[in-house]
Amino acid sequence: MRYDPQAIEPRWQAHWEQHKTFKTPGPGDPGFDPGKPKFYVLDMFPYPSGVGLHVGHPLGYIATDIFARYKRMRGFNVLHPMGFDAFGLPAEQFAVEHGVHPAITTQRNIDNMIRQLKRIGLGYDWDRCIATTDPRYYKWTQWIFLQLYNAWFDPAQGKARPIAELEQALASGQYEIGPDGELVPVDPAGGIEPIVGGPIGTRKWQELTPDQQRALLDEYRLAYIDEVPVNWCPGLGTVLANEEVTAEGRSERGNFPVYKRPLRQWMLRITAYAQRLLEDLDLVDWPEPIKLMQRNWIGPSQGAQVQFPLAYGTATSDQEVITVFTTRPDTLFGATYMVLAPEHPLVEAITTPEQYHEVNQYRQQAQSRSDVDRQAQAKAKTGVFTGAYAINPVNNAKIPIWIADYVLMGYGTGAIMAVPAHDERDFEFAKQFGLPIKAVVMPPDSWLRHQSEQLPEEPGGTMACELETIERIRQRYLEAPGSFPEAYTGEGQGVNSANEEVSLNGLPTPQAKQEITAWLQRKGLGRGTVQYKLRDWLFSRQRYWGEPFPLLHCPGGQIVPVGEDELPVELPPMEDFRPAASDDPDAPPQPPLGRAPDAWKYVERDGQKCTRELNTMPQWAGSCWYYLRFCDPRNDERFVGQEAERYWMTSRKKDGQAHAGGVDLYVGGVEHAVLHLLYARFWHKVLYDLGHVSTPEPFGRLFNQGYIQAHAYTDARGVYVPADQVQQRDGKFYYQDQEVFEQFGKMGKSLKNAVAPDDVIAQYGADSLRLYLMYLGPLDQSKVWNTRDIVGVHRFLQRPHVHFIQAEAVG
RNA sequence: GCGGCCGUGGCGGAAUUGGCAGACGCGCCAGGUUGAGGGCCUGGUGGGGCUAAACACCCCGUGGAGGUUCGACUCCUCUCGGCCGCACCA
Repeated sequence: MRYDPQAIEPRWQAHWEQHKTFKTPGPGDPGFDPGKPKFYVLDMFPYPSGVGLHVGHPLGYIATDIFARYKRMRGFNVLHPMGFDAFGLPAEQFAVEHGVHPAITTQRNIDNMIRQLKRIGLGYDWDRCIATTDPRYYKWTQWIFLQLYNAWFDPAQGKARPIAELEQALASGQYEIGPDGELVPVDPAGGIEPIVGGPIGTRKWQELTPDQQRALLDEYRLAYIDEVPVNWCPGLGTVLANEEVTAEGRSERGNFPVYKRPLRQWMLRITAYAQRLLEDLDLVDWPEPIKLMQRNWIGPSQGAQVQFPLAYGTATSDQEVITVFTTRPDTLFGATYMVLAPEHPLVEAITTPEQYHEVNQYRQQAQSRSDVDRQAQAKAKTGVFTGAYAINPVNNAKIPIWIADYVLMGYGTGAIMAVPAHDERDFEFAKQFGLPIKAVVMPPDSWLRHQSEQLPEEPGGTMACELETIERIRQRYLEAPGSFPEAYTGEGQGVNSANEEVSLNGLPTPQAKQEITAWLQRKGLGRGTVQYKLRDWLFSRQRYWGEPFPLLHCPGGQIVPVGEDELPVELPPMEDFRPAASDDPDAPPQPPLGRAPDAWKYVERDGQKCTRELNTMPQWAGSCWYYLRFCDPRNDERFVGQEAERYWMTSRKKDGQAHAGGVDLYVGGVEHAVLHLLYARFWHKVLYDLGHVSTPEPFGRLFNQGYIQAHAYTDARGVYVPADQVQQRDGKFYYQDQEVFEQFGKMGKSLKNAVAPDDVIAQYGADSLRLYLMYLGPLDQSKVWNTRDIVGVHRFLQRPHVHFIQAEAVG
């Protein structure tokens, strides 16, 4: 009998639908069998786009579907859900373009994609379907935000704790407060390490005014407001994430200019978790390249913080030191000048009147330049002398302080000690501005020889070079390292590095680092630290189509969280939800919610008229915890029921040991290797610390499906031509003697609609699509899916305009 | 620039303690089969040499060059090419 997909597939799909064939019982549900082991297979849920699914979606979804079915047949109770990540700018933009409210277009898109997914015949439990835009869902996104807001990170315990516990500890005198708001434990035996240099003038909690107390607590919350440089796009009326800004410094959408500008924004203190996010990668079964990408993103560097006192005469009223971070404390004796980032807060205070004008001009120029510009001009070092001097603490040398934009405010302390002999950037800068270069590490002979060969010949003649002994080269290096073509940045033996108390001379670099760090620590001048590249997470957007913050701004600048019983804070219905666009880079951001009805915007609290927070959360928010909601998607009492969470999110490995992560298999594209996966891990760890979830990690095993790459050709009009009739000559491509152009890209970019799953299904049936995608390549070496037994799929490759050449698994 | 992944037939891809390279499949070729529309069955299929043809036999072959080894797709060094991530991170 012939297989007629048009007749057979809809019939069965209707049967599955009616009988809820794929319904998965959880704890407490009828039909739940507690004796069955559980298995949680999760897809990265899609964004409900107006064009529907592209072939990249079924590629991954079919793979997990097969795996879920396999596990089911092996006797597991398999959770295999699907939902929609539906907030975000594209939906808003789509809505603006079509003049329809995003809630309507989003729902329409979701319905369409559900139709397509059902048509493929995927075995999802549709009763568990969720959308991040559903108030019943984002009620709990807001609730989790409040958990973050009401928590602080206790470095002594290395975990988040309720902010009330900090308040209690302060009130009971466990901590006093340092000049910069740092917590100084009263009992030095336990708790937080005091700041470098020891406490100066600490205050007690009771000595603070209520406003100061509140401000202090706010500084420790995991969600806090800060003034940070952001990508401000007045043309779109919103701040943008770095990913939404093109290499040319314009917005990806609309191509408007983007400016770096400090704005008061909500931030999440992900940096507090840097170490744990790094260490716990060892607990999960993920592809090594992905772990590596996360490690690089977090970017730990071993080094030391060192304090440089300002030289006599330039000291300011309250600041006497500049703190720097360095990975090479062993080169401290070679620090011949310092550089501050142009935005560094100390610049204002230390700049001498003579230099003021020049410094100011440079700062303004640096501010107007975008990051991209700064990078584009990276080759040429620029900078200005402040007129001020600092003292190198190891040898009391008076060294000049400069500002330059090659020092970034966002990394370390925003200030560096410059060791031109042993750092490429400092070397270049010193040469450009004629600053002294002092060698304090002796490079190996091979390096010296190689470098001296590249030197211009001395007037003495060529023979001198050949006869030059290694001793002579060494001598020359000590006298004038600046005459060598490059800085020596490797390891070597310390030279020229001694004072009355400590000597690094003759020590190899690793020992020298230890020695000098210990000395600095003894003298209270510094200490060893680990510096991370990871920055705190910019969490607010000036958009309409996102989760509103559950916060009120009350008179006197006080921020009051909305009560849990008042959640969700629903988005107000609005006619005009467009962002406020402007041509003026200095125009203040005007979140669309600013135009919301007064009845929504203003809230009475304790007899005061308070204003709701008008920003919304970024698109990442909803996807940070959706895997938890799938365990118990209709619960209106908790973000996830405790029993359901424990059942689905606690995994056992084969050896019976508890697994670090609850989702047993998570499949999706590499494009989420860093941000989504890092953000979700961060939220999960906070929830873990606060006792709301049972595992330290959300995703035990991760698999990246890789990209489908499509190879197609178009003629000059952009019309596709048959790929198999294209000929290549002299690096160009021809079809019927007309030159054609190669279109090569990932699905999801230019070719994402070249093959719509709908078309394939309409023509050949869902069954074919599954075979077809499997034909493209196995996702894994697993025996569950392989290409061996698939027959007859080649027909699909004969589709006239596109020819897929590969789909490969990453890792 | 730094870091990572990867180069095997016309194609997708097999081949791990280093042991018959190209499993399995697609495509192609030959033959068979009343077989209606996503056909089915059998055989062949890396390149070259020898041969009228076949059997058999020989040589070469995993991007390139070298090395280790009785033996290398596999290990080492260098090199070329592709893909990905980061990028003035002190």
